[in-house]
Amino acid sequence: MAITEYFVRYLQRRDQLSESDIARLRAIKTTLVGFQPGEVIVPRGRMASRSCMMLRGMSARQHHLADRPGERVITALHVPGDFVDLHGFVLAGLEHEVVSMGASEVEFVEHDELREITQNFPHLTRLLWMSTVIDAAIHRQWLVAAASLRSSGHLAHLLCEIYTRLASVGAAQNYVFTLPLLQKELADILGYTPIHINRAVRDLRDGRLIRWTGQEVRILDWAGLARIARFDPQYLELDKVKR
Amino acid sequence: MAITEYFVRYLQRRDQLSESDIARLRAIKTTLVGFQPGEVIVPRGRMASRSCMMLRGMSARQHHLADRPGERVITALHVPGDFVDLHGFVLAGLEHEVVSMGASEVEFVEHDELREITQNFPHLTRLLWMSTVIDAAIHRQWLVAAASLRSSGHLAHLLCEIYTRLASVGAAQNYVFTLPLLQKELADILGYTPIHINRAVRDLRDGRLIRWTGQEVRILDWAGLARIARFDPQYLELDKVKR
DNA sequence: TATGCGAATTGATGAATGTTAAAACACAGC
DNA sequence: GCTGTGTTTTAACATTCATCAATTCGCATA
Repeated sequence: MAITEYFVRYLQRRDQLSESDIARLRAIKTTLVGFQPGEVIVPRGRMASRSCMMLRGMSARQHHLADRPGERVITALHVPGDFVDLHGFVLAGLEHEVVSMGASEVEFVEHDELREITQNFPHLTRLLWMSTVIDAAIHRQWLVAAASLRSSGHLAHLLCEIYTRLASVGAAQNYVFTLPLLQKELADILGYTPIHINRAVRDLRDGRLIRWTGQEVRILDWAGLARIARFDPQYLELDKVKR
Repeated sequence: MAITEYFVRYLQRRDQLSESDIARLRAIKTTLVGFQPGEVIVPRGRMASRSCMMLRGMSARQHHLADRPGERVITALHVPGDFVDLHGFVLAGLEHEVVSMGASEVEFVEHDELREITQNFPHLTRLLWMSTVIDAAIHRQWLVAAASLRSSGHLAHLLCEIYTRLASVGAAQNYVFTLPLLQKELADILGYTPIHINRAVRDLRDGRLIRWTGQEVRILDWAGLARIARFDPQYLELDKVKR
């Protein structure tokens, strides 16, 4: 199969792609695989021979705590269009694992093909590189949020970011999106207990900022939510710039 | 000037460099600049035309909070051998700024030269890419620490990491190192108040884990410090692997 | 030696978050 | 319709961390 159009859109939001760049992207051969909730998509440890990008649903990077079996910390969420583990292409092995949040579909790309691209398509290479550096910028923003926001603002920041990322590739609109996460999983992402996540959700509801039924989140007051989250999408690099 | 040997060591710790790779690295032209404590090394916003690497001292990525002037969050620390803002090479502009922690010296490299490398040295390009991806792995580890450790363990984690990174390029040994940071600055890094940092420092001292006089930190009990920090250096990718 | 200033330290109190327990709710299978 | 299971929600209490205030320390310099 060919790569998902989501990833092409991800790049086109950020730079002008030449005809040959697009042709090379579309020529990438991929293998489509579906995953059940909680299934491991990329195992930790060993050096991989392929990387994957999200097609449908979400996935997360999860770290296990050596001395506290059963506990985990989630350090990243991935949505359609994300090239999830390009990291594995340049690292010796991941110190964490990528798991499916809810049911998901993923496309795998062989490293051999990526290596060929790094040898013959310097501009595309810089764009792949860019996508890993944007992931790092997202990590930094999560660090800022963790250090400077209280729980409801912190949760609001996550919701603003997820909606913005989904909308940027056309996977959400009108301030409504599907969030395939339990409160327990939000707790693992934001570093709180599930009980406290529940309090934060209630605060946002009581403030008429969101409506949240089942997996459907509806943002009622974007400006208000962004304000308490101190959300500024600049770090997502959504501007079309020559790179 | 030529690039610092620290950066060559940074790469050689992690991969075998060919003769031509090393020759190309050593041929990179750099401009050495010294900075006073707190001085801005890389401003935020505009697209830069050069990137820098640490030669002496430390620098930090600092984010300002829009609605709280004077406050900042630090999301990364850089030590000798770090290629600090390769990010700026593939991003449209930084959403934060890089400042000097204490006095420091930095070497600037023109982006034109990096671009030439990405066109003719694919292996070196992957290694540069790798260094930005290791920065991302460090961000993730900071997220794990923030989410799962209490203040003294969190501080211990930072000390373990800084020592390991300094020692890996030969800038520290025997569990002693210089930390050019005030407690106020540690507070901005770890997301606590300076008062709370002080209590965390006292806890580590009382536990006979460290001695800390002025800017000199001496780790008295590495195993104990690493245990409460849950520190495992795997994420720093210090193994020599074919990449 | 005396003075001043920024940093480190300590104390007291309040707010945010964690912990434990239990109740309410949703939904699948019987 | 009933039961069982997992998630969400609420409540009561404990711990961690923030805030405000003051004191001590280190060090430069008058």
